[in-house]
Amino acid sequence: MANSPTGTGSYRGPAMTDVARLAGLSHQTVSRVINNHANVRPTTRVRVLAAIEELGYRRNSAARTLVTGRSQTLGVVSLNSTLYGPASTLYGIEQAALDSHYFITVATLRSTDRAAVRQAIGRLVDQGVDGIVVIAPLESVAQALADLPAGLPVVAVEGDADAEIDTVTVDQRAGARAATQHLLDKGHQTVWHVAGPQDWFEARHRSAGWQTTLEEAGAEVPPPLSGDWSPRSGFEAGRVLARMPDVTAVFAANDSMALGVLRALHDYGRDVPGDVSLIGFDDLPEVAYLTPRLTTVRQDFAEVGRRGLALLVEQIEAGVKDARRVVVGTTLIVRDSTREIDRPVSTRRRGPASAGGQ
Amino acid sequence: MANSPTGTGSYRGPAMTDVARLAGLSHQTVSRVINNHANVRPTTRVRVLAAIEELGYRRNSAARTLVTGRSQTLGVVSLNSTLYGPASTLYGIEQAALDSHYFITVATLRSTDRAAVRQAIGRLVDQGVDGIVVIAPLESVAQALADLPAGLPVVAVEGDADAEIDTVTVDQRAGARAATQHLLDKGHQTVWHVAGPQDWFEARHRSAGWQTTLEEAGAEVPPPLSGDWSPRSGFEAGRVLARMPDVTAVFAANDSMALGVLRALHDYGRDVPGDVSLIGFDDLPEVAYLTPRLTTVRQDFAEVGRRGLALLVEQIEAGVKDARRVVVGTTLIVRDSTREIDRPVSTRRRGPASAGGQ
DNA sequence: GCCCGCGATGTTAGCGCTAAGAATATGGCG
DNA sequence: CGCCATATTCTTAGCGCTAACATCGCGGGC
Repeated sequence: MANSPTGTGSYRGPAMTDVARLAGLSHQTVSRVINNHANVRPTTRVRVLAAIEELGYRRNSAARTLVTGRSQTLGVVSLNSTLYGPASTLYGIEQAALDSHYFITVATLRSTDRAAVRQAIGRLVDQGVDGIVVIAPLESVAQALADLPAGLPVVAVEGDADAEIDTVTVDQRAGARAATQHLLDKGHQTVWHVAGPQDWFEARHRSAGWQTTLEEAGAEVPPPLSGDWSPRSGFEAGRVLARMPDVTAVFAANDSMALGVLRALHDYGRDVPGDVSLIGFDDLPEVAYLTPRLTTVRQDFAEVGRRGLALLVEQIEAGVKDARRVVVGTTLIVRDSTREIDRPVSTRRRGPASAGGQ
Repeated sequence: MANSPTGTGSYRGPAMTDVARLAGLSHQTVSRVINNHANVRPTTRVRVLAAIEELGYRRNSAARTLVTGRSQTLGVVSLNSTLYGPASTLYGIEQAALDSHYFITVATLRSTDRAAVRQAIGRLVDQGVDGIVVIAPLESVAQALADLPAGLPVVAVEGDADAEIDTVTVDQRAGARAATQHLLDKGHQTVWHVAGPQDWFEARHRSAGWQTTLEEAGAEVPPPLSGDWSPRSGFEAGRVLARMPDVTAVFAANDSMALGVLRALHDYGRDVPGDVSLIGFDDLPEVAYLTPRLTTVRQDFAEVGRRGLALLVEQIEAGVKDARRVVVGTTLIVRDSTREIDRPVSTRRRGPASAGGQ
């Protein structure tokens, strides 16, 4: 046995030739067995397998990559894997990668500027990935996808559906419409909006969905308040809203901000849903247990990740490359934070100055 | 089937010899420049750099790995990167890896049994990682670390501090003690506990910290209720607690469960903190905006990840390997969900609590 | 001035693997 | 029994890089 652990990591295990020697064959035959090639006599296969087993042989992937030009590794560029969305998406990607026999290398962005994105992609390319999934929910990240190394399979996820590459997005607009319409259906004159940071596509699309729904219903479009996804920013926005007596319905662009809004409304003595109906977005596991249980729009991040990876693998293995788009839907989850407006007609009539009839 | 050498993937960029030819030098000199070796004339260096630039040359990492035996890639075995803890830890690991010029390959576990862990590690080893960080908060995952490929640098994180390998843990016991003591200091006779799943180290240690604190204070140790980290399980436990009038203080093993407990208490008309004081663990970004703002114990997951990676890199680069342990502390964050007990238990009456307010 | 010493560069040998084609067995048939 | 087709195995070339050693040129010590 040449198996002497040196201890300092620079130990190299048995190579294919070692297996071949033990089995009394050439290394090429060993390779054939490992790669399931045809034309290997059953008895030979068994001999090779036994030798592999005995030596504890494992194929050296660097050598394989060097000659095949394929690393079986995919890169993922992610903004900040702590947020619920990106983390869940990453999870979906990983699961799908496992099924497709690919490894996942993650490159987390330090900042969101174009240079940082290019650098991250560069790192991934240097490492030899076969393709990249970019979680690109930000304008700036998506823009950096304009100039990519030619011939590099790339899929953008949670990004802009207008890009020139394969894309998987969630139908934010439809989700926002459903949320807004839900509130309108409950008899609210209009719906106020706590928007997410507008350099995020999700935020923009949710805002747009909210606005068009209002417009189509002939409802007044109040000025949106701006947040940064954090509960704190929702709280700030909520403090403003709480002081405006004519606010009866609020659509927060995500659950975390909704939580902050809820808190602020409570602080000002405005009951949810008694005085104000509130709806969020995301369906964080926690919000079903808030008081009141939060009505929200669920989006399946993991599915986005899975679909994104599927697209990428297709690109790599079948050579498809034609800016396909996959859109994943949302589900309105109605809970206790939204309610029919049940106050006297006077409120309806008088509402905000110059409220248009519906 | 899909061997279209047209464009995708199979394109190979310029190699070192191409650069050398353009610069009128040998490939070895190019290698010297790239690896910052000494004894290269400045003018030569410039020439090489220019040639690299012109050709857009990028070093082939597979070839480099093949010859050096180092992939500059580290593996991370993670349970489920959707949970706040693991996700944050992963983030810390990634950030630290970036600083140390390593790549991170993630292997997410499908199930938590020993076989799955070994398989994940095997995959990582096959891929040629230089070392592995295992996020091992579960008994079963930690056990699988007993039989590792010899000579493979490994660090366990969020696991058992008794293992024979380098370990980074959070001082769960101290955190739980602080939480329990905080409640005791507020005058509560004893503290009830909603425990996490006991196959998690964190859960066990928190339970142990809670219990010993109670014992040392001479307080009664009520039977702990069991949860599974989810808000739902906290809710179930809360429903039990809510019906017991003598419960005045509850320590939930994490914030999500605390949220469920809070909800259940509310449903039964028990005010927090008026009737019951409640404390959680983790300090999720959201809980500072609950009503009431949740008192909790903060743990710095990202720091755990960073420290874990640092240990691993040391193992790899300096050959250290002696079961070191790093323990990261916790911080008690006192907010509004805990309060002095201000009424004798015996004379207290149940009822909808509208006395609290602010 | 000759050779030594040393800085700067070139040459050679693999790392472990796969792909191609060569070489050798095996078997059926005239 | 010889011959060819086919099945099976072996040999030969690299993939692109780094490490080790070889080579070259130049200035200084004597």
